[in-house]
Amino acid sequence: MKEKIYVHVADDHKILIEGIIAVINTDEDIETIGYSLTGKEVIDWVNNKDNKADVLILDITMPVLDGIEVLTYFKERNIKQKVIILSSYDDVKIVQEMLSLGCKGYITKNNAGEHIIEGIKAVHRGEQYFSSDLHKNLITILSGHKLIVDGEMPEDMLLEELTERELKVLRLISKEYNTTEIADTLNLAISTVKTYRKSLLRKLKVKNVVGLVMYAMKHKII
Amino acid sequence: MKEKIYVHVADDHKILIEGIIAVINTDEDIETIGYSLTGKEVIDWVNNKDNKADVLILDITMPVLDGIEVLTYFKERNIKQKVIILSSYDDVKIVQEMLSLGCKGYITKNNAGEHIIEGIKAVHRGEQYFSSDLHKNLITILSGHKLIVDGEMPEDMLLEELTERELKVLRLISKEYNTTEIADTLNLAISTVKTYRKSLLRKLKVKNVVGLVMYAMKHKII
DNA sequence: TGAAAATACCCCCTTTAGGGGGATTGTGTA
DNA sequence: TACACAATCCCCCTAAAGGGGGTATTTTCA
Repeated sequence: MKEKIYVHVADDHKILIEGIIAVINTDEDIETIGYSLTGKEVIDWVNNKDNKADVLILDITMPVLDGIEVLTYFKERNIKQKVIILSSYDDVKIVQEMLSLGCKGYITKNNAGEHIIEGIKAVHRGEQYFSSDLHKNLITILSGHKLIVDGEMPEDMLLEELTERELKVLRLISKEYNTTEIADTLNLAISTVKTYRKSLLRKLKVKNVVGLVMYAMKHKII
Repeated sequence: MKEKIYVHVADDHKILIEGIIAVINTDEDIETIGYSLTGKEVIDWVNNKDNKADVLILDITMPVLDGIEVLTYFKERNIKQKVIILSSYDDVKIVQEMLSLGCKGYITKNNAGEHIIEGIKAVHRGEQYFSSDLHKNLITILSGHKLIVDGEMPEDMLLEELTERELKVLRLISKEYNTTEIADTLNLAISTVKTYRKSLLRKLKVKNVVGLVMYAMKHKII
């Protein structure tokens, strides 16, 4: 007798959760057990000993705590449940960030329901799973297997990684904070924050704070 | 014998469409007939004489043609089908714009499936329908019925309209142009562009250019 | 263990943004 | 016709952003 795979779904749009559950439950090997509407609910759920879910379907954009913060929490505590990111974005930077935070699968919302079922089964078997619409080369490169198959990456897609501090500064910039306010918030000297602002402009290859905010919005850093 | 209400769903995320259809089909008075993944598909569908849908569920953010453009098309051609916007945004400005373009209902994605069914039935009866999470006063005011029921609007929700010139400047700001470059592009004096920048900050009640860009992104001005 | 990267701070300097006024034209409309 | 308002330009001034260097400590990781 085959054991069922138990799945928990987290997304801030309830209608989407209902859809995912409807799709997932068409497969007899998989069963959904509960859902979360915010990142905080996910954390509460994972800290509940009775939770017996094997796989978590996680949206990136959620109120209270977003998917990135949830994944970070998982990574810090070595939580065993496999996570599949279900996202609107097929952006390299985001996929990369999610992978580095330990997610096992990445499916775009454009992909039909069948892929979710495939994905759940794959990560449950211990494999990695990615939507077919995420470019194949990209995946092999990002996964750390250096098997470039048939071409180089477009140069402008590979921006330098931002450090923790730079990300924090970028998030505060996006909240309309000026340098002084950021320094106060992070308990840093104004000169230090200025340094981070300059490295952000350099790394993201943008002209000014407008470019920074656009980057932050596009990449869901805020 | 009661006639069924036929519904067409448009959203760029197929998984969400599947969810909506699953939810809608639980009601025996409503039946879904087809879906669209882009605004262009919606236009094609509406131009097909065989289409017998009564209600269109329309997402705002879609590739090729977005919900705003679809609604504009509908308005220009006096198309009879009732439109319900299904959106992530509960932003006043957006709701207002959609209403002015003739949509009959507005439901946020945070709202559970039951509301969609309610909404479909309401607009089919010729009523307007709005998610309960959209503030009631807001709705009566925005709909043009000047019946303020129990209080004034929160002041900061009603932002001043931007003029043509201000919008042009805002769009260029969002392209990382500085004041001098904007002046050159629009053939204006630097002082003039400065004036527009100041009025943008004042009208949108934001602190700096970051707030302007955030506004522009949220309101799909860029 | 040793080099690289991240973190944190400093200097000097120029350009840009933003706050607070004011003025002139033209157009539409109550 | 009087008034509102959009569009255009001007002044003065301060605050903030950004460009280009530099240094010292700690952390990370091959």
